[in-house]
Amino acid sequence: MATLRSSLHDAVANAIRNAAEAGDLTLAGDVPAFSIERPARPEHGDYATNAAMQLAPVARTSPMRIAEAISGRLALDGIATMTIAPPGFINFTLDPAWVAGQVAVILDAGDDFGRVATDAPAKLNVEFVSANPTGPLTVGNARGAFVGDLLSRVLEGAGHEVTREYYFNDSGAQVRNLGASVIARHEGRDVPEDGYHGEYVIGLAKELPEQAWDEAQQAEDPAWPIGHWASDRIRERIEASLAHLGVTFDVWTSEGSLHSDGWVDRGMARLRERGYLYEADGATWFKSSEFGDDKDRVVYRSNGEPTYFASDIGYLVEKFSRGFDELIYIWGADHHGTVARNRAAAQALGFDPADVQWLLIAWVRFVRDGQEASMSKRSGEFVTLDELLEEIGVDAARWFFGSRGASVGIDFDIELAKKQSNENPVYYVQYAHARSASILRNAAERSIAPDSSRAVELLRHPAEQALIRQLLALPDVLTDAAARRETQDVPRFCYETASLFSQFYRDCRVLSDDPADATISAARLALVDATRQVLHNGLALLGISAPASM
RNA sequence: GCGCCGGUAGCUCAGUGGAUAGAGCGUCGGCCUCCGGAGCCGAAGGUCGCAGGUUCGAAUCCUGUCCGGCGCGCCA
Repeated sequence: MATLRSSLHDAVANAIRNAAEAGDLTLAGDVPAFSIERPARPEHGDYATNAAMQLAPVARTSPMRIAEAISGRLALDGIATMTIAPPGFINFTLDPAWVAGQVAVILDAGDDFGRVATDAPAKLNVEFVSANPTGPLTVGNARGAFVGDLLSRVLEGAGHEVTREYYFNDSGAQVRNLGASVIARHEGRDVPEDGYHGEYVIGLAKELPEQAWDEAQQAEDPAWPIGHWASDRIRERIEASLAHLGVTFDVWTSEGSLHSDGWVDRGMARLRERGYLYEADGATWFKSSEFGDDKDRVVYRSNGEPTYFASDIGYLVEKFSRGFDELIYIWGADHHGTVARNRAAAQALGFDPADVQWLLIAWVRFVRDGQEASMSKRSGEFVTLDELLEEIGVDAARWFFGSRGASVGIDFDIELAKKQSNENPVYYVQYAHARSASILRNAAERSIAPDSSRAVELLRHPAEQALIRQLLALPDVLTDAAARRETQDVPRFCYETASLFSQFYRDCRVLSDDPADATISAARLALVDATRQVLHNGLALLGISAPASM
């Protein structure tokens, strides 16, 4: 489905071409990029373009004259008027009859309204959370979980095929460390200084089956098998916590499998063939500095063991082998130092660096009672994700993280969030949805059915028109959010839709006891239903429930 | 020292080349014979960290600078 804005963009581009062919415009170069936007002020129309200003340098005449030439050649269904405003904006106003007629289009599309059909759907891999299974997910992991999930939903809505992936480390020294901590608790001792001190370790020690314990005693170092056992249990719980947030993954990949399945070896062989590996100080190095990294990086230590970065390289090869067009990594801001070497590796392996993106999620400072809450798994001092959700709820948390840019640091005051959760904008949007559902229920009781067949002539009130124009923007909002890899446009759209619905509700009585109002009631009911649908679709993009009553 | 990300209203944050910079919360003032008041209308509140520059046009791009967070390992 072409979006309203893309149709306008095409129409303007055609008008420019026609004007040039007809001699109204003389272009000394290519047509520059121009935009179609929704102006902030109503007197500037429903949509506006800066095309004339952008063309001025290549057309060598004033933007106002260019705007005249373009608008004289422009024709598009649904546009009622075009006006030209200094210094050269062309403002478009939609035809009210056409607008009213779109209610039926929205209702026909149903759950698919807003979804964008892309000419070339991309196969995308989105890797996120990827917290090591050495302890429960903390509120610190929450942001990445929500951002990754929301982004995945938005990318799917924009017509792409998304694989959600979780990468976890099951072979590092931390696993042994975890095992040693569980053993200490099992034997009633204090955990080692550098071990894991959280309460959950005591729980694991209690759950440890006799059989696993006995088998581990046969091992050269029991901390390894016990560590693996504990790590598996923790991973299962992480999966359950995430499912509770509505976050699920298609693929779980372990670091160990990249080694055992030969991906690390394949990656290294490829780098060696291409001449990007060398030996020094007994270790094997990758020439990442040739691709803009600060310095070269070790891939095999002098003891022969591969580094974590070696796994990253193998993982790049493994991911692309699955046929993805693009890889998106969602990492914490503390990993920004490793982006350069990974980008270098992608390039050295022969992949197009434009096909791999790293989105860095800024830190969340969690504050409780005015003091920063410590978030260390080692010390055992942290707020778990499950605790956070008990306090503020999944919908409010999704809204909170989805409304903010991913690269902006956030102070999150848990007490404040609890206090404010009743005032949270998410409830305002859900309330609008519940109200629309309520009106539809009341109508059904009175045997009034939505009917959009006469909407074109009946839905002309400014509040009705403003609401429909808003509903029509959803596909464009989704397109922008997907292109920017930022989701915060979606909650804002939902809020504005709810606000315009409230104004419509105030100004336009839907249900009436007077039989003479039957046709207008039916038409307005169709608009209520279309609004309910759009709010439902918008909330679905955020993974937030759309209740029929509250 | 070098690198990455930030600095916008009292608070939390949108806005990354367009027209008079926005929202929520908070503050102040109005509005319920009516389909859900978790509402509606209005007001106060901003040198967009600072200084230069580019542009028809800068919160947005460039340079410098100040402040804050994070990172600079043969850890993961």
